[in-house]
Amino acid sequence: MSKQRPVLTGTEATGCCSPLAEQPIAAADAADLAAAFKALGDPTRLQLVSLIASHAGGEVCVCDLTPRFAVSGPTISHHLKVLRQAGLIDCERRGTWVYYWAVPAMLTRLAGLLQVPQPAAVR
Amino acid sequence: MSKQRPVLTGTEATGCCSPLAEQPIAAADAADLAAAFKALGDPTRLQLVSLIASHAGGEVCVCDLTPRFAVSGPTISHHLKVLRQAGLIDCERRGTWVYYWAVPAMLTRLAGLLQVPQPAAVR
DNA sequence: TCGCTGGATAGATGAACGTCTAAGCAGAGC
DNA sequence: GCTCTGCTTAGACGTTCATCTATCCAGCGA
Repeated sequence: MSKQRPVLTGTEATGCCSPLAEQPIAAADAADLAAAFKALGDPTRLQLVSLIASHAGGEVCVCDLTPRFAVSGPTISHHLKVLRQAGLIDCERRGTWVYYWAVPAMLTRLAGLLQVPQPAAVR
Repeated sequence: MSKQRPVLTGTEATGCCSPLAEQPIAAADAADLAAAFKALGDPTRLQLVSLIASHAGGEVCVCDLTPRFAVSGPTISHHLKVLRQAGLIDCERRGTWVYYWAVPAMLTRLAGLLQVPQPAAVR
């Protein structure tokens, strides 16, 4: 759990990596990036990220997340841990409750990677 | 294997889905989209997509792909099948060789999903 | 201090995954 | 028709994953 919650601007790390379709990914980067995509490769986790990122105020209490899914509390906790380890979300404990928020830099990085270059740019 | 190879413009399906951070993903969409992310969640497959999408001419022969990886031919074939079933790539046989190309609509759809809305757009 | 609540961790279990070797199939050329 | 090459499919095997129940830990209030 880091302390500083970033504002959801999406301008921090727009262009760390070139788009997938512009030049091949280096093997070293592939492992790192694939881990992030793998974290998103589960319906429950994808919905979790979406709920967290789209929530008003930019952060959500776990207690608001758990009842929205059919799986058990520990399972949600496990999925949140996977997403956190992938760098997609972060959290902080405040008293009894734990709050999660999205890390826009990581989302933007992945989005930029999948962006297909415009025709004018490639030829 | 479908017959028509689309040009890599990336303008076809810019906005099928709202960004993740704009509104929660519907459970029905989540399964579909998570499958695509899961397909990208393997280093070998991520590099395959990258090599295919960034290749000059927009398509690659399998024979050019296989020697660039440490895994066996059947394994590459398996990964290509997974990517094809996820709708990320498509292929066509031409005589002895099989050619693969990226499906820009799917890449753009995923990119749009991960796009973090600009601050001016949300408030 | 004691009990309650919110959430994380530990361990178990069945399913899915990544990889391999062996075999099959489709074209091309002799 | 036969054989060679390129690629896919089939089946096996060990690992990883998603989920559960049981347990633990942290903070709060009486």
